Amino acid sequence: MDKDKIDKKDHILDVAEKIFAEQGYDGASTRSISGEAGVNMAMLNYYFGSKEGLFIAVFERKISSFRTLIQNIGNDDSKSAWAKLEWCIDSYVERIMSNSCFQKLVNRELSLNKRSDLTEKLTPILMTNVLEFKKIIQEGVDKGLFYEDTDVELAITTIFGTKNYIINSPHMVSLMLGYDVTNEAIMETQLKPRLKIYMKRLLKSYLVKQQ
Amino acid sequence: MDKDKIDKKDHILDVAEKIFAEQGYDGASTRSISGEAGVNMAMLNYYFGSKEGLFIAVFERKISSFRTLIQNIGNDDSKSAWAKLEWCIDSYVERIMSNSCFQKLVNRELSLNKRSDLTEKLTPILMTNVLEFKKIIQEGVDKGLFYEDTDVELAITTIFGTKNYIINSPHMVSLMLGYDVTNEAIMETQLKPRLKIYMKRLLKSYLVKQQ
DNA sequence: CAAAATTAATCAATCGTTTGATTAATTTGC
DNA sequence: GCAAATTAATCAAACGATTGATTAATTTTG
Repeated sequence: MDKDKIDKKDHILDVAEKIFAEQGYDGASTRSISGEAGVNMAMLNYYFGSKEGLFIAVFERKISSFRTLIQNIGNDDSKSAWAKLEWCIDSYVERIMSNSCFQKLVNRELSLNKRSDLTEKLTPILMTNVLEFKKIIQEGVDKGLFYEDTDVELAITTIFGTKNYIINSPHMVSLMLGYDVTNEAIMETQLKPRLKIYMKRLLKSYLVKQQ
Repeated sequence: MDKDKIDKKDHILDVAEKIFAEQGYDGASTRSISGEAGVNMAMLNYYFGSKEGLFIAVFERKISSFRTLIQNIGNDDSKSAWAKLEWCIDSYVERIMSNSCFQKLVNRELSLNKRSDLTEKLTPILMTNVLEFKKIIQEGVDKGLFYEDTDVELAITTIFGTKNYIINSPHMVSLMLGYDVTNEAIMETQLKPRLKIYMKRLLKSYLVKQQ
């Protein structure tokens, strides 16, 4: 069946994504990937052409699954800029924290600047989220809801930076918070709600004029 | 002379630090390091025992140079908690942004959890900075200067997260800010002052009660 | 049976490391 | 003080292991 083939490729991609995220591109060998996936090594090249092809494929799959998720709430005029921002923060925390394995992979790949072709492919994707936030914050500033001296761009680096720090340095963060943030249940019941509350209060006090 | 030997080892460490930061541990070959350093390959093993030994040595050197820089301003009672925090932000931005190459290396190494021995060695070092900030913020809360519902720990993840995001994703940040943040001059004249102002205003509005 | 999928075996290239030899510098013995 | 002995530094070459990739043979599938 065709289904089986797709399932198999998908299974390989699952394993590859995990191992790439854990060990990095160079650290992950095609043998370990094929071994963990339970397939012959040659199948990776048969399906994906090369190791780099497999790597790209991991990204393409996730990217296409992200594209459908990108919402455009910015043009909705029934909500205030702050209400939009609250919504974006909630959905962003919810969404990203559930893909931390892949996020880690993306961040590491961007910090190395090898594979500039991949960087160029990833940048516009990640930029859509950036621009989504930027549009909303800028709207708040323009309409006088947010402080005029707001540093819009750096405010965005704080949103992404705080999130990335938790994802990329879970060991440090776990020590700081006193519980294991890599634990799925804790992530869901403790970290996510706490992070949502925090991010909203942080940005509200920085941005919103009257409180 | 002994001086020459130390200089030579130091030169190798300089090159190794740069290449490790650029290409990652696995991506950096001993051949490329020795080649760029202009020394015979065998010298790396002669001096540092192994590739991993060289890697560790890069860290140890920087760590020991950091240790002397760690200030203890927390116990100074002549300044308010907010004044202390301002000072810490300024010096932290100043110091860290000038070592972005090494910082990148640290962050990537922590996101992979290989070499857990190195992680365990790095953690307490990085934690001293964390605890420095925590002590000050906690003091502000306890003395009623800062809001009672402050999330002290996540506030710290924001400080470090914002900084790391700029360091780890300079390509994205450059696109956002409209100038190349990896450029030394721009970093010094534009980014550093801007980041200091921003971080202080962000945390002031989140933390400090009367304004 | 033909096409696609899968396998084991093998490829050249590169990896980190080690070797034995050579040179330079330092210490020792008289 | 100066040859002899010892140590340290450096080198080219080669090591075995592992890498990603490919081949040719085999099995599965429709």
